[in-house]
Order: sequence, then structure tokens, then C-alpha cells
Amino acid sequence: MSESAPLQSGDQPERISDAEHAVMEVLWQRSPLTAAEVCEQVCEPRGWSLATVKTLLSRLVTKQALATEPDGKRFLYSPRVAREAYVGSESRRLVDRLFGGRAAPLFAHLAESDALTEDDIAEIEALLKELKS
Amino acid sequence: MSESAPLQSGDQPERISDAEHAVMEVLWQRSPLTAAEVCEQVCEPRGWSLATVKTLLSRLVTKQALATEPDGKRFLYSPRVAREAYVGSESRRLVDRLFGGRAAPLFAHLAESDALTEDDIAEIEALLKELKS
DNA sequence: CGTAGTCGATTACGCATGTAAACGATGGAG
DNA sequence: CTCCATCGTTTACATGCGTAATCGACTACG
Repeated sequence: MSESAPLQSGDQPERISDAEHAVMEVLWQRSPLTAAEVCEQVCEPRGWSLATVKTLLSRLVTKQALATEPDGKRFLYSPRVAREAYVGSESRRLVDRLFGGRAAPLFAHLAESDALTEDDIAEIEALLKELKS
Repeated sequence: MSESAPLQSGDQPERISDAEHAVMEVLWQRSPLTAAEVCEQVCEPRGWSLATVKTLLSRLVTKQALATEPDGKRFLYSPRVAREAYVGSESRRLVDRLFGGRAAPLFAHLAESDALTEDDIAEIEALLKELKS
């Protein structure tokens, strides 16, 4: 082992791209799946070929976002990072970049731009009540 | 004019990259500015050279995110897209990608991950009251 | 036992991005 | 009038991403 990466636990998760994210969504919904099964879920809507899905899966494995488990001659893929974690880091990224790290301005912005439906508002009110209890 | 782009109003704004965004922030704060002045604001913190800033400014002009106004032999740059618009589209992108277009789950997520301070919560409550009136 | 289908791995290729140096025009100093 | 500093523009190059074809291995069918 001339140059093995330490890799103990100090690696922040590598950034997942847009196309890769679509693949992750499928596997967050159900896993483990084979490449072909993933393709069944995403190839049609995104106009991809199976080859594309295979590439994305490989890259995600390299990025340590997916784990593989051999099943006969093929692999089963499953997420190694929880959706919560991904969603959390992406949200924080946005809040940091655009709102100086404060969540309230984001909320204010959504409110002002009619991005909030009646239902949203009701739901958020409910959440607030819970938070205060 | 063999092939003039219609360009009337049907062009959705081109995507602004991360590095470009840093430049935009400077100009959103104060404008118009020269390339050198922009550099004064961002080169130090990001470890950039003036050349890099020049490239980013050019690309932003191409993307129609900046307008130029000649001032002697140099240019003054100012934003053509409002910060509000940019922030809005980026926020919507995130909400669409991660929360199925609904803002409430985003809020729920922020709440659960302790991303909301006391102040945030108070502010949001206030905003909610306003919304309902 | 050979052959066709299927797998993951390798290679490809164009465009965007981050980062910057080189170049040509030009205006101001001497 | 000449030369240097300074513009914006052009060119450069590595990396990442989107999208995919090709390749070598293997398995299942005939």
C-alpha cells in the first residue's frame, strides 16, 4: 500500500451533482436496487440510457455516497448517506450563501414571493406551536 | 443583421456560478464599480488575482447578469438582475429539488436540525402574524 | 461447447467552471 | 513623441459534469 488514503473518519462527504441526485432519490425511496432497476425509475423521465445510469452509479460509489453489495454477477446499490444529511447540508449551503446563515430571511423571502401556500402556512404554524411547547 | 437573436423578453436568465456569485454580491452592495474596485472587495478573501475577477466579470456580462458603462478607458459594471430575483430563483430551485416544491417541509427540516435560533423563530412568528392579517 | 446477452469497468467527448497568463490598445507622464 | 501602466479581450488549462459507447468477463441457453 504505497499511498493508501487515511480515510478514518475525517472526510466530509463529496458533493453530489444534479444528475447524481436524481439517482440518489430513487435509492432513497427503495433500496437496494440493481442498475437496471434504477434505470427503470429514472431513464424514462430524464431521457437517459442505461449507460448513463451506470456512470452515475459508479461516480456515486467513488464519492462514497453509495454502497455496493454483490448479488451473483451484478451489484445491488444502496445509499450510504441519509437523505436527511444531504438535504440538511444543501439547505445550509443555500442559507449560508444567500441569507448570511440566518433562516428567517429565507422564510421571509419565501413568504414575500408567494411561494407559501395556505397549507404551508398552516403547517408551519403547527410546527411553531410544537417548537414552543 | 443576418442572425440577430430575438431577445425580446423570452430569455430566462442564465445560471450564475458560485464564483460568479461572489462577484455579484459585491456589485449588489455597491455599484457601479470598476474591475479593480471589485477586486479590492473579493480578491483578498477568496485568494484571487485581478485576472480572475476580470474573467468572471466578462462571463457575467455575457450572461447578461451585468451591464457595462464606459468611463474613459475602463468600464463600470453594475447588476442587471436584482438580488431578489437571483435569491428567489435559487431558493425555488432548492425547494423544488429537495422538498417537492413545498416550503413547509423545508421549514420543518430547518426546525428539526436546530438551524433555527430563538430569534429566527420569533421573527417567523411575527411574519406569520402579518401574513394572516 | 459455443454463442448471445448482460454486468461492471474503462474510455470518450463536449461544455461549464475556476483560475489565471499573455496580448493588444490606449491614455497619461515626462 | 515615447514609454509605461492599465484596460478589456483572448487564450489556456485542469477539473467536474452530462451523456454515452465500447470492452472484457461471465452466465445461461441451446
